[in-house]
Amino acid sequence: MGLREKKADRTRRLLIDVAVELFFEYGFDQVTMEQIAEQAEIGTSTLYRYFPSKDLLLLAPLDLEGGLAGPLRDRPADEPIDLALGNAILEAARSYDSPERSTYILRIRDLIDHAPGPRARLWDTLAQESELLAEVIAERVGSPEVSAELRMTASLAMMVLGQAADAWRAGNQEASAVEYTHDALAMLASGAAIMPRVD
Amino acid sequence: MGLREKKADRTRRLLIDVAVELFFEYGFDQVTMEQIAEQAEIGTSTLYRYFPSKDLLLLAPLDLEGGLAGPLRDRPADEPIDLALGNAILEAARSYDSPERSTYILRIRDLIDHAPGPRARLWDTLAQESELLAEVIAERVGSPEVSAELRMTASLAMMVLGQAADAWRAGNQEASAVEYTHDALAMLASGAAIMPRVD
DNA sequence: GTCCTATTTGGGAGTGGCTATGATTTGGGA
DNA sequence: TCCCAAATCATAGCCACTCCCAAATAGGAC
Repeated sequence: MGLREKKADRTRRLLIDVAVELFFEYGFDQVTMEQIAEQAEIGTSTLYRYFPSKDLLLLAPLDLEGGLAGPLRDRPADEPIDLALGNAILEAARSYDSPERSTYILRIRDLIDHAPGPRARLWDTLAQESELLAEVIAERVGSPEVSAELRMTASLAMMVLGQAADAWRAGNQEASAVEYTHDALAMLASGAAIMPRVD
Repeated sequence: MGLREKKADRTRRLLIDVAVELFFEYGFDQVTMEQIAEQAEIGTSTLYRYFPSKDLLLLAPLDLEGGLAGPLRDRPADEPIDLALGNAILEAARSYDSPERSTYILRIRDLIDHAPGPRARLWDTLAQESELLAEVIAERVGSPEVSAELRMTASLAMMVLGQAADAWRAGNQEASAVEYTHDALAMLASGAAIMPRVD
């Protein structure tokens, strides 16, 4: 990694920090892109080079890219796919375990929930993640194409993680995110969640 | 329903028609709100009274409100909840059955897919629908509160419908939307879709 | 029919997200 | 040390969206 990339990375992180700080202080809508640029001491156009939209500036700290696909890739190759998926989901939840990180994430999710733009963008990003996950699953089970079944599997996994996160947030973090995720997985396996069916 | 509401309804439909026609002709980005207002012969501010955002103008024709919650409410009260849900999902899919309506919807979904704003807004709307569905389910099973299990059930149902719609679109409508939906439900019941689990 | 009033409509000004362009600077390799 | 490619930045401009206030309009009271 050359010097150029290193500097770009540092600038990127700085921009996120500055932006989030301002968002926390004044609220998402009340902060303009110009203010962020000024605070970070760069030009407004440059800010847009790093983040093509204000929404992404609020989503960036969540670090969603490969959130599930990555952990799945890291599972041992001989693990059955359903277990690998379950463990990947738990692993993804583990990244919220540290207290500082989790309060940080929660504050950001709060901002996102109250701003229609970023909130909508979040779903969109997760949908892309689901597609990526489906591809990784296909690769793992040796399927040449991403079938409807695999897409549903990926979607199911994303849903479990999302529901666990919601329950964790709603429960005021009485238990850890991992425990809520464990519960959500159990819910699916035990049939506690009703499955739609036809006769 | 008074005269005032009737006129408002007519205006609303007119606006959607005019907007969609322009979107089809020139593409979502290439059409300004001013053009739509002008074409519909109303003021721009008035247009914003009817549709608070351009995105919603493209989502409106999909008529998503209560898409699943409504059909579920219409199921007989003595039907077991899982069957009621499955049938509600099929019923929702049935609204795409007529050839004219389905091609119309498909063209709109195409536009949505290529415009980041409306696409993101769509997910957000579906998330709200999921929450609404969870409430209807809770009411039906006599649960005083919307539990995590019910939320997951609702989310599951929304997912099945969404996956079915995707498969239908990807399959170039060789079969009807209802058949694809039936397949998606079967996938879930038969275990063809892999379920994440832990040991 | 004719006021009267609440609601709807519409215009105009302004904000801010975002894009396009082109000039200037900067940093890394030869 | 020079050169070229990439990064930075200012400027101008578009358009979605908001605010505010004046004008029109429709429905009810008499």
